[in-house]
Amino acid sequence: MTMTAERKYWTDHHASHLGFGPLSIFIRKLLRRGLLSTNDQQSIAELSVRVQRFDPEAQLLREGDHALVCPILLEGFAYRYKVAADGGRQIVALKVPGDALDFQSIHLRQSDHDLRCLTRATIAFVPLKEFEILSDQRPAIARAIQVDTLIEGSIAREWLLNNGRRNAEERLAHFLCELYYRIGEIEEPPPLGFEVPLTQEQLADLLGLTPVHINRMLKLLERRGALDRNGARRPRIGDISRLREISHFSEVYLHQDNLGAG
Amino acid sequence: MTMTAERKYWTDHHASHLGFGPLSIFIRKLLRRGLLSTNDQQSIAELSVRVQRFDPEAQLLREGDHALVCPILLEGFAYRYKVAADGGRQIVALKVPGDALDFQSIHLRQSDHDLRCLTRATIAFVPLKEFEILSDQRPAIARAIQVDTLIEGSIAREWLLNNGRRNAEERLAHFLCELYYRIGEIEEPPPLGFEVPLTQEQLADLLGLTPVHINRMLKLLERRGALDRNGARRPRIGDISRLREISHFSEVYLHQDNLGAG
DNA sequence: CGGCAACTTGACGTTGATCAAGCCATGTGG
DNA sequence: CCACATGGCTTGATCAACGTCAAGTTGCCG
Repeated sequence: MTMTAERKYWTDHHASHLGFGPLSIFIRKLLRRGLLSTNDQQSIAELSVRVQRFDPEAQLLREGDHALVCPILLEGFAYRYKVAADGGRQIVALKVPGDALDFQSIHLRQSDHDLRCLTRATIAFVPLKEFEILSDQRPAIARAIQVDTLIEGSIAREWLLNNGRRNAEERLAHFLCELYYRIGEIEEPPPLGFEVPLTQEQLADLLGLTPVHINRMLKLLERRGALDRNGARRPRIGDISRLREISHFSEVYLHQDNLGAG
Repeated sequence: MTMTAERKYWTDHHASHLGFGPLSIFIRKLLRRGLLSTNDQQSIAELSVRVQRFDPEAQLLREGDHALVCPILLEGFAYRYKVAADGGRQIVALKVPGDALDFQSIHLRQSDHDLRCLTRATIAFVPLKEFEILSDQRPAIARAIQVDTLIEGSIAREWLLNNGRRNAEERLAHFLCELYYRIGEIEEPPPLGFEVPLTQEQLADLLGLTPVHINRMLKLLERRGALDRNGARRPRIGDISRLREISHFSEVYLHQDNLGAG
């Protein structure tokens, strides 16, 4: 397997530095959702895990499935999507390293969407039953999970606004901003010039556009100095503040500064 | 105040029949989200409430606000919306009688959206602190709230699919189906011929279209026998199975049969 | 270095937006 | 109980953003 520059960047080099084993990055993410005691953190680290590598487009969950394990994204990206009757596909959520991918199945009978890897990914699977017990015993963990669910909901609402009311250029720029800031929450803030991990077709499925039109908008953003890709396939973010201007981006909806609320 | 036929229909005639006071309809809704003991139900009924009537378009919460009370919709409809930089408005959620409107503020510092009455509405306000204490003490209630949050998320994802990948006709028909089935969850199943409580402008803001185009799609659905409005302003649902066909509606995403999961 | 998936580009088509003028149902005030 | 004001609905003409189709081109991975 080759390691491109971007993939090296996503790799979680400090995953095991905190003595919390493979779930370290997940624990760090949850710590941003709510205050957890050392015992809380330790009890998460002690969950049973099975870690597995996946190729791009590997299917993790299907609409109608009843899951028994919760996948947690350690490295790489994943996405939720739904399919319309005519075959049209809509990506309805994008998940970044550290995210749990299916808290929902603790509580709901069957999944309402499909879940896939976007890139090559490393995923830890934790039995949902253990999560359920843990969150019954440890209110702080239950709360952090609830906060995480609420933030995912907030992002979905922003996507509704983005896809419903902004034109193609703003829409694309807005999504790229979101990606940039969401990665920066747990990983190092992404260096400028970091590669967007989506194909033009995936961007189209996410933004409710066609690949051809995405292509044109990428060129446009490049001409404006916001993106930067010298011959390379994947666009690279060149000027984040330019992207913010273009899309009128505000990160309030990401609730990244929520610690201590309630 | 005049009482139109439709408003009579929405009125919750059995609100006080169960001996649970004004929150009766809310308790019934939560019972569909998770099993609650009689004590659980009683403790909800004993929450402090202030009940108030509102006119259409009354603002209940603003983006950036930090709420201290949770509004609960007893009669009428409400909606969440966000506004783009150019003034374009996107309705990102619709709430029906029985719904709690802001569990989110238990956990998040500030609201990421605005919240308004759609119709005339009766709303009970409960201090968020009491909800927080209640859900710490009673896991079944915490669980029902979590399930409710998850279902709202599922609906948002379906809206992303609807607004992103279906054409205007299917989109409108799909939303009308959703409205029909969501009302039917707690109230009596709406009679065929029940009035849609949204203006054409509101439908446009919800579906990412313009009022003019909504008007044309309403006429189209009327010609197809799915809607029915003899001179009346608001469209009435004439043939729900026709609407289902047109929009390829499936109610799986509403998770209305979730009891006993987990 | 060969094959292919992903990207690129241009010509043209279509859905839904915009603009503008008029209509009419509702409920308010006399 | 009627008249009037008004917000919301209706309709047609025109326009633009984005979709579709099709024929290349090129970076990427094996």
